[in-house]
Amino acid sequence: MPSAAARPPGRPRAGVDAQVFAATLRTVHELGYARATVERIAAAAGVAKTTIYRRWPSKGELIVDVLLAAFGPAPLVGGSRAEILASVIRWGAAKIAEPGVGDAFAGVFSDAVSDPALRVVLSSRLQDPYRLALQDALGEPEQRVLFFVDVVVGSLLHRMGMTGEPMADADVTALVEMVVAHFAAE
Amino acid sequence: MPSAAARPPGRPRAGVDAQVFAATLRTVHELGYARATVERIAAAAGVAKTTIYRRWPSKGELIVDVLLAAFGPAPLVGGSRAEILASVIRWGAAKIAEPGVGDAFAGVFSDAVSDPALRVVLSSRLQDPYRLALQDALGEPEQRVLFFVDVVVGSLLHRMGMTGEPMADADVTALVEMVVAHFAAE
DNA sequence: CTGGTTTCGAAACCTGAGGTATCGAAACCT
DNA sequence: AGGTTTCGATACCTCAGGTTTCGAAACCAG
Repeated sequence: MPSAAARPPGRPRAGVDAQVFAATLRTVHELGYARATVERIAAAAGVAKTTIYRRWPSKGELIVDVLLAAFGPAPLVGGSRAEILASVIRWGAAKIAEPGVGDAFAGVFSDAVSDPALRVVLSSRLQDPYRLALQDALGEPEQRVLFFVDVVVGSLLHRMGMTGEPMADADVTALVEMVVAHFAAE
Repeated sequence: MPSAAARPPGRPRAGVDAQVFAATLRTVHELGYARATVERIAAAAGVAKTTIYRRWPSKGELIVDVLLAAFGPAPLVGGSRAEILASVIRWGAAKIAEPGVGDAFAGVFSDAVSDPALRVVLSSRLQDPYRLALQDALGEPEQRVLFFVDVVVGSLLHRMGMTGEPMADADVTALVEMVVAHFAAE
């Protein structure tokens, strides 16, 4: 008998995370971040609004989980440092270009501007895992990796927020060249 | 007698723009973007909310005017292209670090994510003048200057939004080196 | 000094979004 | 069959952006 994780009494929770994540991206993509209300997301997922708030304490934290599921682990394989840097930049650009992902990212980032608690969540749950993996893969100090993240994510989100469209391939290539030249230099 | 600009009849408008701009930056700095409501800004400026809305059609447009007044014209003097690039980056970083300016910038940018009309205002009234001046000063095509703006403003705002603090000098220097190496290269 | 025109401030109001509370019904275990 | 928890539905609260209303104030023309 497992003493650790005995099932608690009562009605078990329904496994609706995947549907909610998909409904969130769909709704954000169709209506934009602000008009993708929690109520509409719940309806799109076939779930009650209260069920959402029973699992996520705020819209911001829901979006963070959606982004974590959408991004998944960063691909940090590759031979040289330059190859690692280039692949992770292109991976981030491609993810942000997926329907709903860029809007959700820019939206939750926006909310964090006025919400210090959400800023902590964003920083610790979303940024830190990738930052630590990059520190490990590149052997760079925290400060340099944070600067790298500012440049890459900041540029991609600024383009997305300013134009409503993800950054075009040619500009992603320019971003890769510029950042690789700076970080992979000997 | 000037036939062009005869004063219109009725009570003339009070010149309150400067007070409203100052009150906006002060309130945004103290309370953050979201809690700096138009009502609070009006109160801080010693003016009625209706007076604000009689001059600016939305909070977003008010903030754009505040930013235009705070930034002023870009300093594009300097000998080499590298000097022009470096000085304009440091100027932008310093302005964004001024109390309230970075928060206001990040906040209005956030609102624009879900508001296409505001995005147009932001792009045409705030970004375009500086973009055109840069195209002229550097002799670069529009696409390259837009990429430059994405990188510089995006990085500065990402740091501000993620940490709540403006980018430190050491990182601004790294940004200058990276961007100058990319854009001033022969 | 009187009337016409416009802005001012104060207040009430509307809409929409995040988030909470209530409650009966459903699902699980013992 | 009874206890415990989650489910969906609904009503509700708070607060911010934005609008409307209206009397008072400021200007000009006659």
